[in-house]
Amino acid sequence: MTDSVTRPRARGADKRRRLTAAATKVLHEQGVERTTLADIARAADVPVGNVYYYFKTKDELVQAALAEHTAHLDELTAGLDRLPDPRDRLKGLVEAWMGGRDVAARYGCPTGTLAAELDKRADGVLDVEAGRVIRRLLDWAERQFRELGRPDPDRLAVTLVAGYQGMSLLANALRDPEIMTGEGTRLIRWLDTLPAPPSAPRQA
Amino acid sequence: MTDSVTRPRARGADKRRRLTAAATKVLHEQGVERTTLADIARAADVPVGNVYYYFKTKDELVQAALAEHTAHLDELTAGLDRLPDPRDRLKGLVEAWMGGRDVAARYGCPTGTLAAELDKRADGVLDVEAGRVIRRLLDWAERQFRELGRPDPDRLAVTLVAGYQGMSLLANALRDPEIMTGEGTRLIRWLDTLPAPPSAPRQA
Amino acid sequence: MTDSVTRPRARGADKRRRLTAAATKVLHEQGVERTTLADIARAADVPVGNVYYYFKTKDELVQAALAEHTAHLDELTAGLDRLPDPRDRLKGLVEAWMGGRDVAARYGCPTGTLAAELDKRADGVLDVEAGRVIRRLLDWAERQFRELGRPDPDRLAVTLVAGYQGMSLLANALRDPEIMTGEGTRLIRWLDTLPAPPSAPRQA
Amino acid sequence: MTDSVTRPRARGADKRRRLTAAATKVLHEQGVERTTLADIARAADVPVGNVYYYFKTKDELVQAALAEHTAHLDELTAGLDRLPDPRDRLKGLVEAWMGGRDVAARYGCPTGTLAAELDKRADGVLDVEAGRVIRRLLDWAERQFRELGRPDPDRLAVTLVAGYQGMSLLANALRDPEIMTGEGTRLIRWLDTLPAPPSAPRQA
DNA sequence: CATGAATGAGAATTCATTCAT
DNA sequence: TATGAATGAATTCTCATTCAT
Repeated sequence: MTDSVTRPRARGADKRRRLTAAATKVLHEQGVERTTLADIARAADVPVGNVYYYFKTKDELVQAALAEHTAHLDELTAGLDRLPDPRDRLKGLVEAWMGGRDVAARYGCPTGTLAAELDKRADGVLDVEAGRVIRRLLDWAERQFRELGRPDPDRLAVTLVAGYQGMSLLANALRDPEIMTGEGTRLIRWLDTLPAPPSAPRQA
Repeated sequence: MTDSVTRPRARGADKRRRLTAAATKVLHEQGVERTTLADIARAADVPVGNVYYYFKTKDELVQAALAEHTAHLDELTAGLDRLPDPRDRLKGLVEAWMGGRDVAARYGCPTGTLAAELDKRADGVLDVEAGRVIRRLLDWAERQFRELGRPDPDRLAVTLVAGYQGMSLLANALRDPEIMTGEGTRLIRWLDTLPAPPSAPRQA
Repeated sequence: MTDSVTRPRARGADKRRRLTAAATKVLHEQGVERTTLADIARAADVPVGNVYYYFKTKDELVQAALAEHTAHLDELTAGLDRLPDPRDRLKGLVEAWMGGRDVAARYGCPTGTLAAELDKRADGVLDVEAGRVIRRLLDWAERQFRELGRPDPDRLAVTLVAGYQGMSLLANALRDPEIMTGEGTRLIRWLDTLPAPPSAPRQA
Repeated sequence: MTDSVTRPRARGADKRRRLTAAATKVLHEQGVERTTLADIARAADVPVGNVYYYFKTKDELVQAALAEHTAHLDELTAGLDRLPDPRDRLKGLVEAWMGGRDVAARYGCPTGTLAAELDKRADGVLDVEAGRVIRRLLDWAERQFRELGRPDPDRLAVTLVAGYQGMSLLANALRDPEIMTGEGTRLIRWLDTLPAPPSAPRQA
């Protein structure tokens, strides 16, 4: 009974989800400019004309993809946050990056390449949005370094994330996943090396 | 005086150079896909129809831009090669990167963003070309590290260049040139820290 | 009444048909190379941009015109096939050709001129397709000659069709429809002259 | 001595000849519309910009090709005219056609395809010119048939030439040189069969 | 909401023709 | 004359967005 009422709405939400997922994937693989709405519609198995009931413009789909990346990031960090040691959390992050080496070698870091492409735009709307996703990652990393008792957590966070972005770009440009492995290992070693002050109890 | 003789040929070569320079600049600022031939023609002050006398396709202009980046790189490394100490050469490279912080913060690393965008293409032609430019930088850096007597020069080269690409991307995404300064400083410190074996005479 | 239901789909199919018809006509009159998509769109009263909804490339429109010629041919031969005597069928074909004398004198044989133009292309795609249409006519004629009991039906079919193509080209080049009449009459006389063996019953 | 004076002019005449020859060949192979001036210039090994000193427009080059075809035809018929028997002359013509079977199978009859293409034009200038070349061939054939004492020489000439055009087109469309051989043989047999009245002395 | 169809504003590319030297 | 270099009008094709049903 309630089905007949909620079904259509549920269907709609499902389509929206499928479109978002398709956009995230296709935009990452082909880039924003080379991706047509038809590409996304096809990947989501939604008729082109119907897309506009969920996303009024192409940019809204890009935004949805950015939101998806944020959600992925949150999910990842939420999982890591369950680890008691901030150092282990950071190492877990690097390991997650290394796990995505093949995709990175083929298409680069999803967020990074998206940000790079959007930053070419004259209007500063979506590029700011892309910056926010990266900032979110930086903030999380910074919290971990701070918890570790490092005096310059923001700087270290930049170093860590820049390392990820750099290795992804190189792996992509050279089409070599091993770069992800090599640099990832280096980052983990680096994290291991970082001295932690005697008593830096975890802050809630 | 002799100009009046070489003028016609010089004119043509000049236009080609202007087009190449314009392409390099505009493609960096707007990205490949968002740049129209008209954009490049306008920037070079050349009628659109005339562009095709020099470059048969848009892709050839992209290729010319890649060649330009290679040339810039060669010029830079040639200058650095005059320094006697390989460590100083590497530090000089990082300083050059830091010198370009404002451009990087606005548009990213010219080569890196180009490579990232081209890597989204299905056909592997120009993206391979872009990879070559980055490889060239890696090779140069590797030579310096080897000359420094380091046991793993290729790995170190990757770390250095990845550091550059990462800091450029972050600086660009966050629109913050200071990231270039901060990370650049870190890289220089890192280079200073690298132990050099007792006697590693420069190899011609 | 039911129209109101099928309208949307019918509309699309209708446009496609209009475009095909327009393409067939205009391509015949102006030739493939001299015909622009705008010409066809105008003749079909369809906005240019919309043409691509139905035909992805200009070549697909040419192909549609070829298919149209095939359909016309099939229609014609289907009608002739109702005649009991294969000789009458062949004569009916020639008469149909003569009936088109004015168009032939102005623009040549639609299929023949199309084939001639397409054969100039380096890539062998559409020209093969054009050859198929002519082959189809040859095959039909061959069947009639065989049914007539002639020992060399394929040779005779070539002679007949070559006669048609030749007279069309001459009529066109000299802008003289009378050539169609004169040569057509000769072909009919020739068909009448052909001896038929005593008992050559029609084969289903 | 006179060389230095006549050389430039001779050179010019030579270039004109080369351009005409190149135009004849390339226009036959690629068709008028698909042939660019650059194509012809390249084939003639003449700089593009220089073409215009010899031919003010592309159409003039087409006209030159038509004139070339006329010249070829005249040369051919002049040779045949040395034969005492008009029937042999006609048979010689057919044999010449058969000799060109491979070219015909690939590109069609040079004059015929040119005429067919030019006839698609709205303006009636070059197409009339093309008609003239064919008319010239018809006239020559007609003279032979008349000399043979046939009562309807014009009709027979049309049949002969139409036979040639038809077999060329079929050979071309089906890419089969054997059609030229088969139909050529038929034409020769046909010419042999034509009864000649008792006393038809050759007319100067 | 759903959907096929429409629309029009570009974009890349081609090429005959002209020009400056 | 000779020639590389313009030039601009045309042409094919793409696509985000909108519309009618």
